Amino acid sequence: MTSQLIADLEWRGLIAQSTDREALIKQLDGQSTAFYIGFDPTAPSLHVGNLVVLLVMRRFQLAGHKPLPLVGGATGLVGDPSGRNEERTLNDVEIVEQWVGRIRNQLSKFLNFELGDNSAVMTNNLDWTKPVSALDFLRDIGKHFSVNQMLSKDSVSSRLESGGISYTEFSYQVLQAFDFLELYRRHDCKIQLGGSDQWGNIVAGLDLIRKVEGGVAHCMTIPLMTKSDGSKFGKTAGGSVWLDPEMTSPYAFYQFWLNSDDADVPKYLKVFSFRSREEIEALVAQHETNPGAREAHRALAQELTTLVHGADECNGAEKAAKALFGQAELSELDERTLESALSQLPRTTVTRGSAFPTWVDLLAATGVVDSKSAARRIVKEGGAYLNNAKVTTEEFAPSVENLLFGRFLLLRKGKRDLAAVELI
RNA sequence: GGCGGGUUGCCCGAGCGGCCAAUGGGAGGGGACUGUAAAUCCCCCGGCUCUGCCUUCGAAGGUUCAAAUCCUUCACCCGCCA
Repeated sequence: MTSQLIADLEWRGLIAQSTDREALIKQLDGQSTAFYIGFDPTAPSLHVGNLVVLLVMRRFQLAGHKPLPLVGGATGLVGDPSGRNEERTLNDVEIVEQWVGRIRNQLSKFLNFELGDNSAVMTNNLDWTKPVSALDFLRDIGKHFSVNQMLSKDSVSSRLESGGISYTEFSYQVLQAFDFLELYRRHDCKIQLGGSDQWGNIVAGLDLIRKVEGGVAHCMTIPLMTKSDGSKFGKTAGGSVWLDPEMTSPYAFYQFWLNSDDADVPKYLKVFSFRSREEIEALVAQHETNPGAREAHRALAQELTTLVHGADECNGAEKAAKALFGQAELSELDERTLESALSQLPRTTVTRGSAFPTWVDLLAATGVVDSKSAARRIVKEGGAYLNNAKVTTEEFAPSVENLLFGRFLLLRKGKRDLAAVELI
């Protein structure tokens, strides 16, 4: 247990708001404290946005505290109104159940479950929410909530001004408060962490604990990740950057970090890297002197790809990047290197002996473009490359002569969007 | 409950019977510059069997040679009055 935890988090810019700072430090200092963060199953996988909060959880555990990752099997069925100006569509119970399982697995990878007193303990709020009857819930929990206060929460009031809010979503904060209370009772959970949009929900829990148990708990929120150009963090042309390798390949994941804006790299290092302050400051200094070398980008991409996908996958992604972007001449690569590089990319296959699809069809088949129209457009604009050479003829049909090692084609859209075709 | 305004492509927002796949901005994509960065400049931005065809302007019907634009009904939103 280091008393340095809060100071370190502050330096990294990971604290948006918290309950009394001194009290929080006192709680964390010298004693292992149980804390929790909830993740609602709103998709089959967590994404890089969740990673911010998830890694703070890891930092707490590394500092000696006891993480209680919570998967919102119950809250995921209801829907959090925070940060949304429209009512959510409810997902099917079976789907949510399936997502709960997948997210639980993902969370497990970032925490230690065999660490004696501060082992992580996986929790699911469906466990204590499901057995409670509506009547008991209204009498035992609901009675402690003032509708006036509930209405004043940002998440609710903003919705009252825009699209309105259903009773279901309105109740969300009560459910989340109930979670905190239950974890306080079951695991002596004294702290809740969450994204800054969770402040209202978290405070509802603190109040409930005080009213019902007369207990004191603490909380801390983590700023929403932003990008220097104002666009949303964690999105690429292809959509969200997921932690699930089936949804975002390790190669694409590595590329996501490698392509970060220069201006964002120092911030990302502080938020995502587990390197020490000294190491990060050295990297940032290097980055500022010579951003073109992109050493800091590479360090960031490497550390996170390793953390999320493992050293082997990171290695593959790195090697592929080096091979495919390293030099202009693909012919300089040996077959094995090329093959493993291409295996990282989205790909399509062509059966040996059958006619090659046209250039436009081939591009569309790999998925680097959304449609054939888009493929035509990109070819016309001079943004389509075959084996690193620009091809501007729509009707062009690749042939055997174009194959690398008799079986591969490297397709590229723009500067960095690659795909592979394999003859099988 | 009454009166009025609104619902347009990923988002914001024009259009108010033919010249509309629909002005403009943002986001996104390509090119040039550079560093697989940012800024800047140029171009593109519904789909397809692409000199044409198909599907889009809240939903469903209707009027018309012709509708995003007119009429009817329905749904939702936003004001004002009660």
